[in-house]
Amino acid sequence: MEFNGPRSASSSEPPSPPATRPRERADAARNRAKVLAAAAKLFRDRGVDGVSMDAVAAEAGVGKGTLFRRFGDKSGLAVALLDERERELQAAILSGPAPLGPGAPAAERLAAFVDAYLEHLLGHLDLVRMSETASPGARYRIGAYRFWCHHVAILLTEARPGCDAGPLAHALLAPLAAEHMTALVAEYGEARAREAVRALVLG
Amino acid sequence: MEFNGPRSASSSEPPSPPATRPRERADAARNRAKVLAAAAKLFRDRGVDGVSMDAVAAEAGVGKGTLFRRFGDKSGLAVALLDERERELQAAILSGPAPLGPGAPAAERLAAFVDAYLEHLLGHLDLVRMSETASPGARYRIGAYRFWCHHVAILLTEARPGCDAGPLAHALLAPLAAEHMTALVAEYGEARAREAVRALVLG
DNA sequence: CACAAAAACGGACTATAGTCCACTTATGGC
DNA sequence: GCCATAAGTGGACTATAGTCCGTTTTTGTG
Repeated sequence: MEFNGPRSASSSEPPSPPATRPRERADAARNRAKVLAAAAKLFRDRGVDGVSMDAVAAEAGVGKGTLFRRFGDKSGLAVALLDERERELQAAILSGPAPLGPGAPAAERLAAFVDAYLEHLLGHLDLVRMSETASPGARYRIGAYRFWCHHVAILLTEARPGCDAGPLAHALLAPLAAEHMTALVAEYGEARAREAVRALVLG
Repeated sequence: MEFNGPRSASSSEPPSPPATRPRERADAARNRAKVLAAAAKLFRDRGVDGVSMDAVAAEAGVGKGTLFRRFGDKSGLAVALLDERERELQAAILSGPAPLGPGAPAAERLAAFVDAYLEHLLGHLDLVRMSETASPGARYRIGAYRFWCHHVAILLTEARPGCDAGPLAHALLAPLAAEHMTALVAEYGEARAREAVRALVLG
């Protein structure tokens, strides 16, 4: 990924505690907003495929270099657009009500996570697919993926003591990959796709 | 995929039973062989990534158009190179000795399949990855994938009567995707990656 | 305010997958 | 052997992701 500017993408941010990094320049912030707005509009109008990075740059009125400097690559742009929703889900996991949040037994939390993630995924399938497949191996480098993976590994350690939680968490998440769900939904529809994945993951 | 010439790619073929299709032209066969040899050589020398289709065409001494007409796209070239080994595995499944072949209980056949497929996959990880990721959704269109999927679905129907075998078979195969195994192996090594996938699939 | 360093900008440039089509060549019927 | 025709060929062309670097803008410091 490798962003340059400060991390937090979306909206507001607490008045910057004693300044960790230099703080984002005004023109940079302006352009980031322009790009995100332009990308959202184009994706809405023409669908996620069928929008080139050139088109986004043109619509935003910035140069290509700016676009790539800010978002790294196509996958990074998708990640930025998804950022806000994913933060919500992450917050619910870390400190929301059980069973998605802390407090319920691990097996129930896992089930709640799968359901919540499927909901999120099916709501933004194209965008997530773009974020995961724009460059090879992108999926496994995205911050959000690391988060889901870590969360599932912790639950597995609790639910199945003695299992090799790290790689098992990856394997459990594999059927939730956007490309896989896209194929599954296309062939069987949302309902059956959802159930099959739940059945496998919750075993 | 959409090949033009007759299906069977590799080596020998029974003297063509009463000619279904016109039969492949001599120059076409010659060029196919040249391309496959060139691709195998380049992949061996420089690794699967870092070889462009232009490079393959140049090494084979054919034009780009020929290359794409014959193999469709990069994914198709990889499929052709894997063809022979995959036929072996398919033959073993259809008519080899149990438990991989017919005769054993479904659960055992499933375990045998996963082990055999992992063996095949880990032996050709880069090439399979290229065949699955060269174009979006390629994995789910490859003939070999349809075969594995169908096989697993049949076994699931027998092993877990009443389950929705079609989509469940897809979900079971998801952790066996080349891109996923590549990430898993890079992070945990072959042994742990293998075990985690077995544990999930045979759960 | 003026200025220097740092950061950001933008568009020309490269690399590569995949398309198109005017031209060449093999093949099977006569 | 000759020819009509279907099949095959090759390379110029397009589209698109991503890089590079000389120029411009911001910022904060004296």
